Amino acid sequence: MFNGEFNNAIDLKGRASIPAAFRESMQNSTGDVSLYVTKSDDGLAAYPASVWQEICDKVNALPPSPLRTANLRTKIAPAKECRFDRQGRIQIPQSLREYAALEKDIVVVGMIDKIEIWNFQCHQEATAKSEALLRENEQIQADLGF
Amino acid sequence: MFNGEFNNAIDLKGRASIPAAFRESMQNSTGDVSLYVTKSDDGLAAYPASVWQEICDKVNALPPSPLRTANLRTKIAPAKECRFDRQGRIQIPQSLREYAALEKDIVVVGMIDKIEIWNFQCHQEATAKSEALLRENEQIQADLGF
DNA sequence: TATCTTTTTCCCATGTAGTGTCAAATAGTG
DNA sequence: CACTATTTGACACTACATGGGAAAAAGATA
Repeated sequence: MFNGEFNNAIDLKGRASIPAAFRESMQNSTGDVSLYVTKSDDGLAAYPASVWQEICDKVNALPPSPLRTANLRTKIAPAKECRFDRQGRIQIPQSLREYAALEKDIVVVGMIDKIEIWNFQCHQEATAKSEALLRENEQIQADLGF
Repeated sequence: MFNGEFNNAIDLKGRASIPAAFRESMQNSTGDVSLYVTKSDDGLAAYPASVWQEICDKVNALPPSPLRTANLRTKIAPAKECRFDRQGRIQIPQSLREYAALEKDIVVVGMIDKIEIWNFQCHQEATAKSEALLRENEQIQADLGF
């Protein structure tokens, strides 16, 4: 569904351009016209409406527990439905922009069934760390076929 | 019904801005024009009038017991009905403000059928703890679809 | 009860943030 | 190289959050 890495921008008012390819593939697969954006490890994650619905159902079905509460508090509650404007941008609310330190340069990454939105710098650092980890595990990488 | 996280303010007089989106969704669903605010684990919880009514009925229906008394004492008794002023704020009584240590920066969180009102700092700490818990359970998070 | 003080409520004013649209600029395609 | 699609910047306009002042209500003190 989603793949590719795009260096896009977010404007002064907090509108982030989402690659046309992503909008199209949503249109073609589920027909969703909005993304649910929420906090993720080191940035934001955006899910098509139908995918998000499934996640919510699963979290709701969890028995009352610290884990369920944690999911509600850090994932479900901060989530915001974002619709595309005519130029294919979504307005990302202030609280989420602050969380992910988004300003000006962002990276939008396709991750099969979800989209990641990163601060450009943070993405570079995370990528560098991942690359270092792979270098430490040459054998595994070879086994994987890389 | 309610979702999203908003970094708002409470002024010197104890007036807390409630996001317009929350007011609207109350208007659209039950038509309630006031919130019942009471103590909650780590802050305050606010319920639309109709939701609050149901809670009260259930607590009242409990057989006389320490649990019923505890609910009455810690949840029902401190509750205060708060109406919106023309700018969409509610006046939070001093006792509740003190309980939740509200001053200046607050976080208003939509939790489906209720609204949470936090001191900004407390919310950050609680969120950090929840995030740590989720990181310890990667497999479960993946199963949920995150 | 009368007076004073504090708290709450109402209303207006202001600055900031969000929304819709157009147009320029950039990147991608043949 | 020209053409098309996509992205981004700019602007005006609207909605929202928040601070202040004054009236009203509630509570305290004598």
